[in-house]
Amino acid sequence: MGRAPSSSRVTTGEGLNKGPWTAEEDSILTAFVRANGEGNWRILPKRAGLKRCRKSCRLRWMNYLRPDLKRGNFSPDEDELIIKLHSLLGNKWSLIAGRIPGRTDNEIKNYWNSRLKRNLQDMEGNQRQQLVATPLSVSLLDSSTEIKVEDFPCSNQLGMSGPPSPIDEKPPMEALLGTHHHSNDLDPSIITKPQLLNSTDFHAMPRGESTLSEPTSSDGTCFEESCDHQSLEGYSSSCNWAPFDNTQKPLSFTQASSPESVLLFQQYFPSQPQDDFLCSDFGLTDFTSTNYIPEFTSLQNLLQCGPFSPIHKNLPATWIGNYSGDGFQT
DNA sequence: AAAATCACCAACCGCGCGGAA
DNA sequence: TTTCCGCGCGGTTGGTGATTT
Repeated sequence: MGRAPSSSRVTTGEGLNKGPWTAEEDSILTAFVRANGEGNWRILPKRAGLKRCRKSCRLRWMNYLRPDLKRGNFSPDEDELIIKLHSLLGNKWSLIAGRIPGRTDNEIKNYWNSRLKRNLQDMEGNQRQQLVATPLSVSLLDSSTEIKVEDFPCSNQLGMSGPPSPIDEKPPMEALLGTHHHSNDLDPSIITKPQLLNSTDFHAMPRGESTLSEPTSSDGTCFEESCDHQSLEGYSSSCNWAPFDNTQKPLSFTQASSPESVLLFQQYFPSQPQDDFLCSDFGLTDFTSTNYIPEFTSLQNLLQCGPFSPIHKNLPATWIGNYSGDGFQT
C-alpha cells in the first residue's frame, strides 16, 4: 500500500527530490541521525548529502525510520485507547500518539480516518436503531454519564473547527467502550456530577500531602512528564509541576491537578479496583501500563497529590529531571 | 479480462507557535 | 515590541494494490 518508490519521484527547481524515499536515502538519513542525534533538521540535508528539504527529512525519520516504531496492525487495545483519547482530545494526533508507544501521529491519523471513524459511525448507527427499539431504562440515556464536549474545555480549545460531524458529537462513552458507569462508587462529598465541577470549585478543594514513591526503573531515571500544557488552556496555571524537593519526603504538592483528571477518573474508573490508576494531570497518561505508583490509587489521592505524573519509561513524552539515588534533581 | 471503485498510507503543504535577534 | 526563523502539527493529496462490477 501507499506510494511505491521511484515512479512518482520529481525534482524541484532547487534541485531537491520530492516523492517517495529510496532505500539509499533512507540509509543515509538513518546513519546521519544515529551518528548525530535527532534535531538540527536545518543543517541535516546538506551535512548528510541528501537532496531533500529538512521537513521531508524530519517527517521521514519521525514517521518511518525511527527505531522505536511499531509496525503492523493496531491491536484491539490500541484501538480502544485511540478511541478514548480521541473522544477527549479531538484531532490532536500528536497528543494521542504521545500516549501510544511506537505509533506516530500520522499513522494514528490515517488509521482513524480510514477505519476507526467509520467503525464508530457504523456502531453509532446501530445504537440509534437499538435506542429507538429500547425503552428509556437503558443506561445509555442517563445524561449524568454522558460525556459532552463542553465538559472538556481542553477539547473545545483544540482546534476542532467547523460544524460537528456525527462522530464529533461525543457519543456516550459507554457506547464507545462498552462499559457502564456508577458514579456512586466515588466519594459523593467530593463530586456528585461532572457538570458541577468547574475550575474554581476544583481549585477550592482541600489538598494535602502525598508521598512520592521510588522510581522503579533500573537506570534510576525519574519520569515526570512535562505535560501538554498548552492543551489545557484556561487551566494552565494549574499545570505547573511541583518542584522536586531534594531534601525531604513526603513532598508537598501545592498545585492542583486539572478538572479534567477528576472527570476522566470518574468516567474511566467508576468502580475502580484502584490498583492500576496512575495520577496525572490528564488522568489518562498511562492507564494501560502496568507501571503505576501504588500511592496514587484513589480519587482522594488524585485530588491531594497534584499534577505529579510518573509514567512509563518508553512513552514519547518530554522528560525532565533524573534520580540520583538521594533525591531528585531537575 | 478490463474498468471502476475502494481502501490504505506515505508524503506534501500551509499555518501557527515559541524562541531568538 | 517587532520581525525572523525553525519546528511541529493537522489537513490534504495522490499513488498503489485490492476488490467489485
